[in-house]
Amino acid sequence: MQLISRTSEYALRAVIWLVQPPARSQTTRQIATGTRTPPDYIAKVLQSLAKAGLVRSQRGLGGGFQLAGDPAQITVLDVINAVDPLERIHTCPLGLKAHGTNLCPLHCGLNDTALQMEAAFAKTKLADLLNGAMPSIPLGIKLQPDRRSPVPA
Amino acid sequence: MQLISRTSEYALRAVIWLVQPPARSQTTRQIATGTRTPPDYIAKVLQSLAKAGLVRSQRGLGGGFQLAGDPAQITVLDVINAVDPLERIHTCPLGLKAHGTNLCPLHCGLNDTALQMEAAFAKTKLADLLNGAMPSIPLGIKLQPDRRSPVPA
DNA sequence: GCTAAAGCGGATGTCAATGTCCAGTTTGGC
DNA sequence: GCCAAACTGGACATTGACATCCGCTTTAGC
Repeated sequence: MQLISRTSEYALRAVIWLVQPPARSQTTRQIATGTRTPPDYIAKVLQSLAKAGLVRSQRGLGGGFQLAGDPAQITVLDVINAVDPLERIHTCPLGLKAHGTNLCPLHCGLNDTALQMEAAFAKTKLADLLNGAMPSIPLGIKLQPDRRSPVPA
Repeated sequence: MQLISRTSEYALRAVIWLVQPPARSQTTRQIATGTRTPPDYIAKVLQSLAKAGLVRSQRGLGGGFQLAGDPAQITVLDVINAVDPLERIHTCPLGLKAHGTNLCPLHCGLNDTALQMEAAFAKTKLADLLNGAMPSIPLGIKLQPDRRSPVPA
């Protein structure tokens, strides 16, 4: 069981990649290489992020993707919700009349846990994933914007 | 995105069903009907629970399943781990040498969240899902052990 | 010991998430 | 204006979780 879907994971890697300097427009291929994600799939994920307004896309020669907002504002939850929203439990999946609007203890508890998780994701801003509060370097480091410098294997 | 897999959900429903009085041996079919789970699938889930030692199975006429331990001891986490363990992140999925044993900030954070979730699940005992701390009745209520009394639709 | 009720386990089917492919559109540089 | 770089969107392929099927084994009751 995974905490988040692979799609969400890829989306997070992509936006973190875009947050890192130099904040130049990055092509799908650059992002795919830099984040080690399937190129043709990350393309789809980037579409979702663009539709959600988290990234801006630019077509044509010299185009690519850029973060659309402030890294200090955008949260991990924003990113996840853009590509694969985590579902809450609104009605008991058992469809019990007896439970009415309320949830049974089990699903009440599960829902609580989901809310906790959501809160944790909402608290973490993209910017938090950059600076030294954390032990290691975010992903790889993009060096020159044009120099092929994916990530040391 | 679901918090827990359907398999885990089914497993939880099953053990909760078994916790509820009367604590008589319940057949796969009784459990399936009572918890509204696919009969042939819950059978597999029950196998897993049995292998993990959470339930005892009895073959032959009059057989079925019973909870193997103390409802005040068994946790939601125990049940989940028996059928679909939630995975922790031990090494950065990017395979970055730069990160070594450490995780990058992203996966460090995700791992933290996973641990929180695990803690929440570990805190909840099966018995907690029964008594009145919660608003509504656990699942349905099993009335007579033999009387067909699944759950009011 | 025969029979029917019940769990056991392997083989197979289904479906949504993931991943790939390709033709179309936009756009900067010459 | 032409070309090549790049995103866009639809169609298709793959995979693993979920679900079903069926024959085998165990066991209580007669």
